[in-house]
Amino acid sequence: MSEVAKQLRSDATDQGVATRARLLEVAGEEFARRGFHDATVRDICRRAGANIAAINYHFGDKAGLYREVFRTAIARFKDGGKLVIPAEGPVEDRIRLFLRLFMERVTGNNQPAWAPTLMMREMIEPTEALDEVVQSMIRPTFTGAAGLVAEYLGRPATDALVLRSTASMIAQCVWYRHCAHIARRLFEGTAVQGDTAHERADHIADFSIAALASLREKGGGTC
Amino acid sequence: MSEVAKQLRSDATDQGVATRARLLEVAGEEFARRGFHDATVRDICRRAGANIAAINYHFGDKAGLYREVFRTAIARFKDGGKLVIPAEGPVEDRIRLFLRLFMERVTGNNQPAWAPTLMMREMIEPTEALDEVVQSMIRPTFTGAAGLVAEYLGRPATDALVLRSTASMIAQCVWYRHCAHIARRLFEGTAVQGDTAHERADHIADFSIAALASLREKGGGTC
DNA sequence: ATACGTTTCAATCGAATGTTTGAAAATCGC
DNA sequence: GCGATTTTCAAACATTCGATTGAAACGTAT
Repeated sequence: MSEVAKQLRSDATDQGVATRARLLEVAGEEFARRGFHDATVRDICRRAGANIAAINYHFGDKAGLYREVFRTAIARFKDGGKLVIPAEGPVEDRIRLFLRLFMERVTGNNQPAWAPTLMMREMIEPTEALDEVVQSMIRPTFTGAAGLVAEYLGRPATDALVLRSTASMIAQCVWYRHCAHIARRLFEGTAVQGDTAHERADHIADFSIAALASLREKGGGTC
Repeated sequence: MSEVAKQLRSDATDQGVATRARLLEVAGEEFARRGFHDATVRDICRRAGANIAAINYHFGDKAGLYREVFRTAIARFKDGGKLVIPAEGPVEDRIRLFLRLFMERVTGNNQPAWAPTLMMREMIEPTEALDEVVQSMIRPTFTGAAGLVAEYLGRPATDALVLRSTASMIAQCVWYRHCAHIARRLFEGTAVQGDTAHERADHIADFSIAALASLREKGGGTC
């Protein structure tokens, strides 16, 4: 049984609930590391200190376990995962703050750490879980960022330029996660090799705010 | 046997070579669609019109087939996949041209179509193949783009600002591929729903060139 | 203490997978 | 045309996986 599993087992007083929680935690790691089909119920149960039949008992089958892993991650996110951006202050500062927080969420040591990897797998072959994740986690974040961009550009949040620019900002952040293995190889031995998430977020803020400032001046039309 | 397989079979005069080529093509599609472990040698051979033992005969085992799929894709790329950017003309125009070509390569109907998806799987769990891909395909492209950015900013190609800005440009393009399923859901019913790769590349060019222009003015130091 | 519902356990099943085998077929060199 | 080599084929093998089973262990309420 893993360390996490041990702690969870000792924490939980009611058994059954404890086994269920341990299975969910370990399953999240295994699904992220091996993928749905390559992750085996045997490994998950062994690492969780549970019997092979535990998955069938608690979740019906392997697919049910996978679904529940996403559900609990979403629920955990809904409780305390929102990026809170103050409603006042210069828009540039708020955009910069958003990028720092978002970068931290995407590339930092979040809880659970396996969530981003599992998301990448969903992007290759989406399941029903992706719709729920987009609805509950991604769309609110994107809409929040688009609100800042819209305010800065003086355009409605549904404007094409606003949406595209928001996507450009988000894209720069998630690249360091999605292409992390490539970035590491590309930047090996360069000046940006040891960049922290904070430094990267600041560059993205410099880059993006400069772009937005120029787009605001050029594109004359406001709402 | 699939249509592609039939065409390849009719094209090839030497047998053995034909089966090998069909296996490689079908294997690329299957590995991209299902992943290495979920793709079965039975499906690959059936779709390629080959016997189950063909993979063992031609590639030793399933892993050997996977390795060879990447090798041939790299070889195909080396022949005619380079992005040719003219050495003269305004740097802005060349950056815009690069982004259009790169966007086309990343999100367009390339040959083979399964290559980008296979790359995404490599980014989640890299194999030895990724090193070769970075060395042969990604690094040259990145270096070419960094050269343009360096020229525009008047800084050396190893400069931190140049590298980060190049990554920012690349990131905006690949986002539309890596997060395609998310982008589709986010943009459903918006003004950018039916955007073409060309329009997206143009926005990224507007966005990035504006950012670079501002960064060039602010950061005074040149080489 | 006893009966009942819940949870865990070892053992096993059927299906699917990668791989191997030895013979048949096809192709090439002469 | 004939022998040697290459390639294909059907069949089977060993392994691994997810799922199931029925009994045992556990906790709880009466």
